[in-house]
Amino acid sequence: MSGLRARQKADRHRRIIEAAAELFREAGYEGAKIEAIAAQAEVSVGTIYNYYENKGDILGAIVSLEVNEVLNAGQGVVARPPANVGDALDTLIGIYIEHSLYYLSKEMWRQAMAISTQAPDSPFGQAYTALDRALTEQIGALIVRLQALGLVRQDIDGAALGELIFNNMNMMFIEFVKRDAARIAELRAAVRRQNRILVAAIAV
Amino acid sequence: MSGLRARQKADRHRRIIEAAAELFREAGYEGAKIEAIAAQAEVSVGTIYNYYENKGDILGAIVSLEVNEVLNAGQGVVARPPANVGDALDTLIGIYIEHSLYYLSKEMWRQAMAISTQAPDSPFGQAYTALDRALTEQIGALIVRLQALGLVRQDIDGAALGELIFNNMNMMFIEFVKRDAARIAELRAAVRRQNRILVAAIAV
DNA sequence: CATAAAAACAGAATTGACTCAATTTTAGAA
DNA sequence: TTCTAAAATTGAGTCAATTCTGTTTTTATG
Repeated sequence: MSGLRARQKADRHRRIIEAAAELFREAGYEGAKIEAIAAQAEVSVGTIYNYYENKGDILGAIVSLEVNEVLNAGQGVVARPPANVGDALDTLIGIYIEHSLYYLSKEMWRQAMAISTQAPDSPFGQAYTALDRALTEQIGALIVRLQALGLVRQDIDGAALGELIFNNMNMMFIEFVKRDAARIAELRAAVRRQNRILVAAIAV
Repeated sequence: MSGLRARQKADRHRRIIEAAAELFREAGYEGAKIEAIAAQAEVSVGTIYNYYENKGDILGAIVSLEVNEVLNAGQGVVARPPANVGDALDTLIGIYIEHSLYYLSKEMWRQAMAISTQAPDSPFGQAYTALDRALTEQIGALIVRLQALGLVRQDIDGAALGELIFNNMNMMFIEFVKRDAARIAELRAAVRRQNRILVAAIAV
């Protein structure tokens, strides 16, 4: 049987996440008190801690939703990349960046990133590292795809290049979420400018 | 007059930093309670908060000491770089990395980085961003120096390249401090491998 | 050298994340 | 249906960072 218990569990998970997402957005991460999340989700404080190790893990669950969507969207670009190295990179990175503020505010990103460095061994910390790795590998996969298409030189170390591009983009994204005034368009332009050096070096 | 007040102030600042540095190392950032730092520094809890906005700012003061030393050491390399692009980069980055764990444990770095993303507008958050920028500019300055020496192509965008190299190194460093098992030698080797792509692209 | 204003100090009170022992609910065996 | 063990829930209690308010020390002034 599907089980009453299992259904209630899934339902409570959902209610907690929804309540938290709403309050995080409205009041900010610190402003959203656990008691308030519990009240909104109609569970007790203790129950929240039965589902999530700590407040950060709740945010982590929301971040994972976001990044997984982005990874899915990225697949399409890797499968059928634009026939030009610069555009291909820009398209993939564009997806990452444009999607980033859909569920999460900058403040939520800041907290999420902070927690993932602060507690790298927590469930969320590990999940976050895994998501970063997945993004890195997706960029690497794009490079390899472009090599297969004869658009990128064969002697390029695809994995190393993927890391380089992801790391740079990610640091730029961190700086982006740190400044509330920073605009997505500027971020994309800056990353494009940096990648231009690489594109010149690796294009056939 | 130099003033009793000013002298006492400097002295208390020093005592707080010394006490905190010792306890952070011994007990870790979270393990070092403010009350314990206050006791060790022979001031009251309230006084600590008169000197620093919060616990993170105390750590911030220690991190600033560290990074400023590194920047100083880096100056020498920029002034007289090895006569080979790869070695020049490796030497500068080597200084950054090798020095990094001299005053600060990995755990302290994790906390410091976390705080700087979490609260980018706090005194320490801003200071940390400024330090990152200084490091970025130092790498940029090295590139420009190498261009002047005729070792790097003139048409390279030195600033963009400096950002790219710093951002990549910094992300690698973040991952390095997140894993206690990670070794300095591996970190340096990985960064070297990534930079190799760039070096091939920019060397004359 | 007395004194008032300003600055700094102390530590008790507050706040909010997280824990834990007691209670309630569910599953499934008899 | 009834009962029991396991699982889940609850909310009052703990702990530590931060705030607040009254007191003490320093400085500057007459």
